[in-house]
Amino acid sequence: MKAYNPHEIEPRLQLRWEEDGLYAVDEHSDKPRRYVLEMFPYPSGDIHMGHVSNYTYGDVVARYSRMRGFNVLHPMGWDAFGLPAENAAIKHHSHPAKWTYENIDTQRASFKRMGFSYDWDRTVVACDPEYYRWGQWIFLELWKRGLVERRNSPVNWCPECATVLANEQVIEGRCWRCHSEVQKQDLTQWYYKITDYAEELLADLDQLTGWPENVKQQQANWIGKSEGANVDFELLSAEGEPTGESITVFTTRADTLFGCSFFVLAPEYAGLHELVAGTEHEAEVMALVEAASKVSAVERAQGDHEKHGAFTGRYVANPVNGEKVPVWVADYVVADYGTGAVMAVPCGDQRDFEFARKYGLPIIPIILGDDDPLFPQLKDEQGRVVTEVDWPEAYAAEGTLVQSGPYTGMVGGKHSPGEAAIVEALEKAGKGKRATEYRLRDWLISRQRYWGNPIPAIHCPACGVVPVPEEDLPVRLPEDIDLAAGETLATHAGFVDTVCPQCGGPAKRETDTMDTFTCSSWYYMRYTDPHNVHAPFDSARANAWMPVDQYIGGIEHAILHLLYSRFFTKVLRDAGMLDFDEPFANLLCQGMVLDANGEVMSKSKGNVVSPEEMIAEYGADAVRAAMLFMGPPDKEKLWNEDGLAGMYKFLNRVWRIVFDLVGKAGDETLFDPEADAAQAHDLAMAMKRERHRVVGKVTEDFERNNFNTALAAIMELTNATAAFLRLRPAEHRMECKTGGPLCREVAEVLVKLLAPIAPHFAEELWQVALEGTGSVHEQPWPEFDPEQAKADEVELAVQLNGKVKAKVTVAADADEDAVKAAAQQAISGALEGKAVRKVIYVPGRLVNVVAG
RNA sequence: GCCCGGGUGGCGGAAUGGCAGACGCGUCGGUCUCAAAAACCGAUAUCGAAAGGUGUGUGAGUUCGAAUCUCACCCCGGGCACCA
Repeated sequence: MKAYNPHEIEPRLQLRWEEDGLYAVDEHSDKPRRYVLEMFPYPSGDIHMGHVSNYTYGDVVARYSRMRGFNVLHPMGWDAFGLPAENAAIKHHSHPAKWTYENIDTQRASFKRMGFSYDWDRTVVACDPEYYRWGQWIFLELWKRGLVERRNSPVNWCPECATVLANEQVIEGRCWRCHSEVQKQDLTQWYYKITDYAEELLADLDQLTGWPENVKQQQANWIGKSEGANVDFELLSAEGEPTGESITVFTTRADTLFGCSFFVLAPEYAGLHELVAGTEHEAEVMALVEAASKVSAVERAQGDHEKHGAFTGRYVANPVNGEKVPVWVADYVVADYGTGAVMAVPCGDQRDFEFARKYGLPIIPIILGDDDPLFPQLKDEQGRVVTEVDWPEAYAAEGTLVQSGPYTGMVGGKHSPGEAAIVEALEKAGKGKRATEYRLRDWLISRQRYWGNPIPAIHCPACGVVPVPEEDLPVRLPEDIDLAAGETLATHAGFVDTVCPQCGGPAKRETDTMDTFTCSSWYYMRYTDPHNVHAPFDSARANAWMPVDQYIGGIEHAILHLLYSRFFTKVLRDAGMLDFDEPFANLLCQGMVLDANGEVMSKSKGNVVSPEEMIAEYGADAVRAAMLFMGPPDKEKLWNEDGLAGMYKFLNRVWRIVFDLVGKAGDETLFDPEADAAQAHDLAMAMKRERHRVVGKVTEDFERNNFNTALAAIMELTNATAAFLRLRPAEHRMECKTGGPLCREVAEVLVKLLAPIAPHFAEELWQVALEGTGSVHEQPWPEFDPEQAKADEVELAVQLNGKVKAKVTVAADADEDAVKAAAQQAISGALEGKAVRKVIYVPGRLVNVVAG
């Protein structure tokens, strides 16, 4: 028997598999298809343990699926545009492409060294013009469909990255990439109108039964649907006379309109200056506007929310009772949600309450909880309105409406009868309308950076902004650019100067590039048809492969990438290119790989574990298996090398056992010359049962991505096999020597079960120990018979009043009465003097005798 | 504040109404060896000499039976957050 040597086996088999094209997809196969995909990596350098974990999960699913008879698409590519490449280029006076492609080469080599079964012929690289060309094509398609907009509005600007960011890329007021404080600026930028799909993006989460609940929850939160009403408040003149103009607010609590004691505009509210221009209030209001604009996003996100406001001197009329309501401006109103104006009801909203207290505005109680001490006083209309209450905070829950005219006594709250009644009345009076608002904002896709996909648009002094004609795609990034010298697309004359495709006059190219997330929003579609030169992909091919059957990636993309991809899928479906609604049928979000102390691995902490070093010591198969065994894939994993060493020992053990089972272990085999034949027979039978039980268990576990327990079950089969081999007497030893059927069968099962996990190890055993034909990775998955997993006899626990008191062994097919009698016999001592009231029998498990 | 996870030996974890701690790591003891390593065997929740207790964050409840279901509370992690 040769020794297990991963360092010799692994590179040799990797080369062989590649030469044989073992993982190339056959488009013409009539097998059922399965699309297994891991999120493509950013080529930031060499791979880290997080990559090892993510891509190992995917490889196990892909290899298992092939053995189950599927035609598997399992591709790999790179999300290759982005800022780190540009920064590296500036630092080293080179070009981002150089850094990017070098890193891609490094990562590709590492992936190959891990033995991942990709079809390398389908590789997609986002910065390749043959790919980004179609990203531009999709941009034009969205433009045609009215989903591209260029508009001026306050945007998030990262000074460090020198570019604007999408809403989703601002985390607690900071840039998602460099963590700098984000600034608000008014800029004209390009948007994808993802809000047009807000309702469907929310509603279709229900279809995603194969997604983790927390990811769906996060997306639902982010979309943030609120149902309420738009209510018009008529603006009064400075003298208090009706003007005929009105200001609309969005509210989910129209039921509280009688408690509206003031009205608030956001500092950025469009018509604000007009209202105060030339009045005594102008200075104070504009000072507040100025101060609000200086508050950074970080302060907004983390501050103590001290509210500031100023009175505008103007009033509006409350549409339900005509009351004159003062109009304030305050920094707690969000400008780009709803209408940028709110009606303030301090008794029912904590923010309004705090503001009212600070500025001495009235708090009118109009909704009370049933146990509120004010209740007896306010229960019936008293003819007077109480405005002085001594509450510690607002009452935001459901309650009974009081002091609310005809609605007094009704139940108020979100989606309450009171709310419905008031909205209905407002609609009849033409003063309000049902409305739905979403927290989701449009996707700002333009970036002021070089290393991205150029936006295919041209600015013509005569024709305005015009799309680049489809036949002129791609708009290529110029290669002769000196980023280190401060050159940008905007200063690159050869890029900027062009002619207008409409009038032929001189024009300028758009110099912004697209957010890198536009590249990752459709790459999985390109994999189905990666070499297409006429379209981003062929619809028939995409529809045949998609949706992705199993998608695997990090939880950090719960909102960004996954939401954008769902949006793209729906748009391209509406464009007639796809016939499904959702891109990813099943999603596995892997947990982070941390160090042994539960700390995030980072260069600054010096606790980074290098996959290369681990492979160099134990081989890729042991690294893969150790990662899988560490715990459930969606939980955090604490990497420790002892587990890896243990896995290496386990592989060595299986190696010897498999050779031994087929009689090739040589004379060093252990066996007991004095073993008892009957005992050896029992162990052989136990091994046979385990062979069936474990195949069943591993199959079930792989179907549910429970890789850790699958491996534990394989270890159990290994243990049963080792027990048999150790105690076998001479004749069983001969059975192995002559390739006896049971030993041979168990050896094959072990090798096949391990094939998805430790592919090189299994392949070498398949070919050398088992002398199998072809590759183990093309073998069918082992069958199992649940009947053969059953033992003749079972041991049952016997409980007295729920406590285990004894064990009995009975025939598996013994009848219930006999089992119950045997059980009572077994605990007769403890039963003494007690009356048996009830006996519960759970076949195969226990008997519980209830007595007292 | 709102929403979502989670709390089990020395450690990673298993068990989703039926014998808690599978499987592995670690530790201890043994075989082999001049010795060590490797390999192999055995032990390993806890109190107790044993019999027998106790034990899945805390407290209550449902049930013949609860880590698992229900309610309340404590703690840890994640997401969103002045979104009306």
